[in-house]
Amino acid sequence: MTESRRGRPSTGVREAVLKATEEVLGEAGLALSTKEVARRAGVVESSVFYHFGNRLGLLQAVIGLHLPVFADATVVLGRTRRSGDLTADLAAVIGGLERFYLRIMPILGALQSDLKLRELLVERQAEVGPHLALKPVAELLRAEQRAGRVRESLDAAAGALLLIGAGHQRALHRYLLGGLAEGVLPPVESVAETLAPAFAVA
Amino acid sequence: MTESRRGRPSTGVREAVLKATEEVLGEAGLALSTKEVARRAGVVESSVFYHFGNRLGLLQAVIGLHLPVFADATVVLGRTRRSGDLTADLAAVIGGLERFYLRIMPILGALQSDLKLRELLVERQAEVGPHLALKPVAELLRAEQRAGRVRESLDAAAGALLLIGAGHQRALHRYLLGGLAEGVLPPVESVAETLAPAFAVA
DNA sequence: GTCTATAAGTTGATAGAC
DNA sequence: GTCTATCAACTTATAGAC
Repeated sequence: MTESRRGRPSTGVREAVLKATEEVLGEAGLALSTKEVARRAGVVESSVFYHFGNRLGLLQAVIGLHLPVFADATVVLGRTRRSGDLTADLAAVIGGLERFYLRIMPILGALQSDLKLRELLVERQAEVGPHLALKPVAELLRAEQRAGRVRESLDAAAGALLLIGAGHQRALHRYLLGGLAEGVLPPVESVAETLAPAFAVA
Repeated sequence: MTESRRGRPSTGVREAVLKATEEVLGEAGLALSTKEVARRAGVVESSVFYHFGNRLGLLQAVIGLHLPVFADATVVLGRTRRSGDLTADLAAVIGGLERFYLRIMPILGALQSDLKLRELLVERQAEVGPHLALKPVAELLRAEQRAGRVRESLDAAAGALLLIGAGHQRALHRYLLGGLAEGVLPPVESVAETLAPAFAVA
């Protein structure tokens, strides 16, 4: 719909390949092969090389697709309307972060598992990277502080780390353990309730 | 030193292979190959197969070497003497967890990046797995509660998740960004100070 | 832009000598 | 237990036709 009419019309191969890559990345991790990706995308392997140059280029492309989103936790968080009840609001934020991290878990895993990919991340760390999520969450907290719903003396960055840590931790264990995680993990509500006194106005 | 004199004397190949595997795992992640491992261990490739059967067996062996340690966060935490100052103690615990997670990051990354490895984890989840770290930390909190240094009403499991989440989060970003992380991450002390009101006795 | 064909190398794994 | 030798399958990547 938003496609330009100029240039060669896209045949959707690029998109299909990217989608397939994400799929495979979620299953095989970095054991991902261009052949398998091509097979899933219903495309011939050389098309992958045509579009992305080489295997690392393909990996970069999928990661690049997601990394900006890392910085956009506000998309998730901003939409959630504050109820005024601190515990409920904290639970909503943690829950939002949890869903966000669950979605990008394969990409995060790949980043963790490959030296070359990590080097790439360090190179471009100003623009992209999971650490950028810290900023919008801290910003959200500062807004709440201005509204008088969170204590003035709170270190917004540290508060953000705690919220992100909790959300990510829950996401990680759910990703690793699947359905079994529910039996081991404390529920979001408990975590929010536990954290609330640290955020509450004196 | 602790070797038994019975049976064939170990020639250290097994140990060398395991060590090399960890090394490679930290760099290449799951792109780890038996050939490369053998080369680093200074051993012939077929020895790897002799000892571990196949590639997955090798991966299992290194992971199995570390997973029990996941449950043993107390080794780190128990050694740290409580100062009586809640913020300082929380900082020590988070710092300990951070160092622990930094050490096992490659293994955690591998776990995250491979479907087969995750299935294995689910299978053996009662004995091994990162979620087991939750228990000793919660236990530590309960001990502090009994000693009257942490509020009675605190949900120990939720508190543990927050501490672990904070430590893991800091470790993850340091692992991904290297030295650059210091500029982005709030220091442990700030995090501990922020979290303290949630743990303090009324 | 997508295809076929193929090069050149690496992979996990086994058999059998010592 | 460790070695040499070897295998088929698979890997990334390229050239060139359409």
